[in-house]
Amino acid sequence: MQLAILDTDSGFVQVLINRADSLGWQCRRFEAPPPAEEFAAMRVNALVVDLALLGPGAWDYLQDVATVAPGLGIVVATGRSSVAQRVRGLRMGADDWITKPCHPEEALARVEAVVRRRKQASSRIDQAPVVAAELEIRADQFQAFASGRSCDLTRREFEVLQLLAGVEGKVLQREEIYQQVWGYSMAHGDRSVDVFVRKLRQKLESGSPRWRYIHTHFGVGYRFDPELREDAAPIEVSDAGTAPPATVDPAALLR
Amino acid sequence: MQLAILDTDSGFVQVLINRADSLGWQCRRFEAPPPAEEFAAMRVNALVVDLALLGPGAWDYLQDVATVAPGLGIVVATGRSSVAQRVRGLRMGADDWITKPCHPEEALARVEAVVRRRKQASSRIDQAPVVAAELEIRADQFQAFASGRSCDLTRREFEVLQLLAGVEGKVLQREEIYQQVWGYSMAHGDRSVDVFVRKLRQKLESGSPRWRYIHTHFGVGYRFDPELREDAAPIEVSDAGTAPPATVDPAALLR
DNA sequence: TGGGATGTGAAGACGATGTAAACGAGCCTT
DNA sequence: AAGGCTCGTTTACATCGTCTTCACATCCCA
Repeated sequence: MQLAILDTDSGFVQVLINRADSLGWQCRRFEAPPPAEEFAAMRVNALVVDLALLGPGAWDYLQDVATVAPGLGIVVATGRSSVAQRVRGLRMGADDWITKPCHPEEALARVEAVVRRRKQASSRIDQAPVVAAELEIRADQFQAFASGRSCDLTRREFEVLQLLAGVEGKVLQREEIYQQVWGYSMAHGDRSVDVFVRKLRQKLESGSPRWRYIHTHFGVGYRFDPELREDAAPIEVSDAGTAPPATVDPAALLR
Repeated sequence: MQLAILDTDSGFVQVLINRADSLGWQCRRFEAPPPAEEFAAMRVNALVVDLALLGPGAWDYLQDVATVAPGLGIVVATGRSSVAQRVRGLRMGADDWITKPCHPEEALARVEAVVRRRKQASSRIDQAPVVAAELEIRADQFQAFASGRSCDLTRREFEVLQLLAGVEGKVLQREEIYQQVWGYSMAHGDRSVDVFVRKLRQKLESGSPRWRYIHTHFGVGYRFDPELREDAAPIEVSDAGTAPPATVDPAALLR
């Protein structure tokens, strides 16, 4: 469990960190707001933030963080606050709102509830099937094997493959893939996902030429689904009384 | 948004329901705890519950519900409560804990936050495929299947179909369709919707010839409603290549 | 029967994707 | 510390599919 705390109230923060430490959580403390993207890059699970210290730009900042790091649990902790403020904060992307002073145990319990809620849903994604066609995906090795031979995937390549294979048959949008693997929102025009899919296809094909694993859904994203290639394998086939005009039927369902 | 409320505090409940109604949420009210499984069966998104009225078995009940309906957002609302109680409740599966009296707006904002976070990750997981006659519309694949075979719909085509099928039986005006799918207002004279309906009909018919799915309402718009074709072309005419535009007659029985 | 609405087909513009290569940051070896 | 490596990112260009638009045919309603 990784926790970020953005607050200048040293008393509150200290108590919180002590308690979190004893639970085995890792804490990172900020006294001034870092760029919103930083939370995403840090891979923390949750953020406890006192909006008061952010001043006038607090709402924008809150929204920024919630947008850039959609996987981040956000717990706002403030002194006095109005109902309208709390409603606004919760609508804007905060997952919980607590009022100081409060018992650190409760604060952490609420952080835990927020993170649990999120993990619960995403845990179903991570469970990858181990084998698909000639492919074997081994999470313990961060590697995929084609017919027993390693595909030499890099870490990112493996993560993309694991994600896609973990929801076999479902189309994942680039943005989803990026958020899951990279941990934060994709910048406009970023082609990283495409490039990694290409590398993946290349490596998978060289190890398992008879199968196609990753399919493109134009305008949407990619889908993992092992499919036997039917393409011209029999090259030297002499026509000699063969029935080559097999290419007629597909026209029926085409166009 | 479907909300269940388990509480006997009629004042609180009434205000909550009024506010929720005005947001367009559907509410279901309980004064006594139903079997935990019922919440799962009801397909509600969230449950607001006052533990006080559950008496001694409250904790067990809470845990039951959290276990049986893992997709349910649980917001506990009580009068006075101790830190230890709140911590226990949150650890046990509650997603949030609010103290009465509280502003209904805040209560609903918290419910919203809970459900939002939950949906975010699981949105694309539990989308039940929609089936209509020989058609199966799978949101997770951005694709429709006729008798198991993909119709090769493009993204826009799929979105139009999904929209129409989602309000099955209801006539949608072109302007409505355009705004929903394209996201902005249709320019005067734009025929895009018509063209897409045509492509859809074409692809659907080639995969499921015996059914008509999209009906035209002259001067109004389009309606999705699977209907068995009666013409059935009792023709012994061998199709001999592609059937010529024999699709003339069905127009007669249009509605 | 006429005029507007809708069906149908084709073609070009546009955006999305495939592909390859260059770049730079981090790491290991020397 | 310099050099060579791997990997991730970015850029550029080629290619391809899709969407829009237009023209014309056909149909419906007044």
